[in-house]
Amino acid sequence: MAAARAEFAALGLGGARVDRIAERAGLNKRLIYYYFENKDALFLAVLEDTYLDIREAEKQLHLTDLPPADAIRRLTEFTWNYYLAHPEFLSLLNSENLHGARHLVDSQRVRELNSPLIRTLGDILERGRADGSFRGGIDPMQLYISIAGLAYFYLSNRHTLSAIFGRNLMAAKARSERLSHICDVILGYVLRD
Amino acid sequence: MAAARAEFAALGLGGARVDRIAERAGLNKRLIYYYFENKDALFLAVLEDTYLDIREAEKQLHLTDLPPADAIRRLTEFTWNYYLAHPEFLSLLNSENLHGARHLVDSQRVRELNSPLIRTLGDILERGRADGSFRGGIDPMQLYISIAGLAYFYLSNRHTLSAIFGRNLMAAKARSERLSHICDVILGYVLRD
Amino acid sequence: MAAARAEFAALGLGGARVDRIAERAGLNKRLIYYYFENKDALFLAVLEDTYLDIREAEKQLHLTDLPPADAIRRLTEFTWNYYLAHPEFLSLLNSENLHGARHLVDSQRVRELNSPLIRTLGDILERGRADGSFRGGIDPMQLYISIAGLAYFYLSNRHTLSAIFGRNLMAAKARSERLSHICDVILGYVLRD
Amino acid sequence: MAAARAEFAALGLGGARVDRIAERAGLNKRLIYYYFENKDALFLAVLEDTYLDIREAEKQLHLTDLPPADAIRRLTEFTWNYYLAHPEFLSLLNSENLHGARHLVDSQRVRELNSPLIRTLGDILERGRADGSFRGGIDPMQLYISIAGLAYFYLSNRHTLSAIFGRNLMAAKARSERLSHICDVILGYVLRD
DNA sequence: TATGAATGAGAATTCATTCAT
DNA sequence: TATGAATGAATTCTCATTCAT
Repeated sequence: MAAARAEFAALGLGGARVDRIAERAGLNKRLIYYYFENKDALFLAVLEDTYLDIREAEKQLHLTDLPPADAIRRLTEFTWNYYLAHPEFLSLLNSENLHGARHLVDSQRVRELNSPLIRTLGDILERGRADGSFRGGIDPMQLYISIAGLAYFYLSNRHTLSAIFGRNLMAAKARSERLSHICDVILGYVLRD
Repeated sequence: MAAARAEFAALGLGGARVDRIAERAGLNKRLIYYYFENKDALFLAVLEDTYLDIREAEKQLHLTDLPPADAIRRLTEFTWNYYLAHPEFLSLLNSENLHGARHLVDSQRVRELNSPLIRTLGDILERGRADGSFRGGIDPMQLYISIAGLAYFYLSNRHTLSAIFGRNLMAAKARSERLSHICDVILGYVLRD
Repeated sequence: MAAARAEFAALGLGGARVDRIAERAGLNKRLIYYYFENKDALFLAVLEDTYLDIREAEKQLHLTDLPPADAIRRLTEFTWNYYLAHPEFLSLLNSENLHGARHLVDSQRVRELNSPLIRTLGDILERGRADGSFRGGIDPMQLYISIAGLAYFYLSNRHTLSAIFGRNLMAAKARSERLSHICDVILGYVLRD
Repeated sequence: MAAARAEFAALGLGGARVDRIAERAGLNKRLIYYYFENKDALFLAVLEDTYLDIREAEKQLHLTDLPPADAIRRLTEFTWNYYLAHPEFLSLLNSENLHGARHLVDSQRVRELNSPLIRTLGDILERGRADGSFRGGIDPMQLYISIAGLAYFYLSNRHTLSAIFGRNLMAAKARSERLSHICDVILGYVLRD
């Protein structure tokens, strides 16, 4: 499974080779077909697994125990750091989107995995609004997509951005500047002036 | 060229078929090899073409003629609308990033295309800071990446996000909410309180 | 064994899948190899079984107790009805012939099974000739092959014949016409004018 | 095409190997897929070709120029000799029937090929009935199936029949006996007593 | 500029069969 | 008697690319 994840992340669904996955995993190729119906089924399994991991990690943040602004900052930093540490997550999502999410659409499991997060974020926003620190009327899903997007785009498109701007976006300094920028943007948005 | 762009956007570099591009274009496959060295060269040509289009469109915005806040809003709205109208731009970039931007790295043309934009944005920020409406110390590249990222992630990942959240993110109402959210985030950030 | 018979009949020796036979039989695939050396041995066992069934049924006809013409008619009708009720018999024979009867050649059992039938038929023909109702000089094997062939070809090739002639050869009316035709042909042949 | 016909005839649709067909034909395997969509399409092409051949040969018999009884005998002898000389015709038909004639069902061409034959046979029967030599009420399709069946079964099942009866059915003497038997059966049926 | 034919390397997937228990 | 896991060798089909004209 780890072998498949690495292969799919590095080369996409189409570019991944079942042969190579078997080799990476030290298995006979035939065995993959013994456990998974086909390449697509394996890809879905990898996707589900990947989502499980990040949602599991998010749970460990215990956001409900923190003051609202701290919770938002923590989630923002976590998202950035998780994407940074798990570039395969970004690649896999891109692949799945290229294919119109046709694998995920049939996956009940993934849908269930994601609802608690939005609920938690909604609670935080509500707490912030109640204590007067946050502006009102923020849609938690929009906010989540923004937190994710600010990190995702920078990291997922780091190759083209680096090529275009002629700067190495992955240098330590550049990375910390980006995180700091993202926090400024997000907190500047949620906090009441 | 349009045929190639559509094919690459829909299926990625690996999934695209030279046969199909020829068919879409009403040409003989052999002719493609007459004009382009190989599939990768064709892909690069498509990428350059695509970048040319968006940079050309950005030029038409005449951002330097607008007050700073208006300029930022206009760029933000333009970016959203352009991505919305040209989903193939997003797909192509994702493909190129999956391949570590190995095509663009060798392209002098694309690098040249992009520098003016950042310079323009820097000017706007400076004007805003000078007239006291903007906060200081904003890196134009960071800001550009944020403007792009807030739109890009939502649209590029619309399939997985829709699957995960069980909401149709592309409904007219959802789209206008997103744009309005993005403007709030970006302007909330650049404007001095 | 029934599972194997159905599978081989439906898909031929080459098209049959050991996996599927095991599944149909509710057994573990490995168990098939416990009882049979390999796929070919299983196929031979099925063939022998199948021949046993038809020869057993033929014995129940008690042809020796009937007047010659009645015996011939009875055998003819039986053959038609048996083939009609057991299409897998026809399929299996076709498969075996495609393979040059290489399985049956080694089977002593099957040869023994078939001699009594020809002997019985010979006796009937002799009785018919003796009482003046049958023409003389009929080879019982030739006659048996003709009785079988007139039914076999129609039923075994029903799909292509239906496609070619654009008629449904398996409708109740068509079937009874065929049987009646076959009896006319066979009895027209054996009976002295 | 000849290579494919030989391979399909010898091994059936499932047993045939595209590799081997290419090799037999001295072609690159890829080229087969250039001209035919897939193995099934190739098989259909072979089938159509094969039917074309026999129907073409039948036309050369000029049955309409002969007296009715001679025409029937000639068709009967021709059928036997054609099957004898073209065992691949029998094999291909058996294969197609194993697959429920799923290839032919979609073939307009083959249907058109076969109607003239039945019409010709109907004319002969009518002529015979009119001149008093033939019995009335004979369905030309039934008769054709009988003529074919008497030859087909003997030849197509020669391997199992030889194995079962322990006689070599393909010896010259056995063959001429069979043809003579078939003519007796068919003419005994059509001729008025 | 244009094309139909050709190809080698490799892709996913299948299959009968065996191992270990 | 019973089974889940494992495998090597094929098999159909695909693809970017090139040849010959």
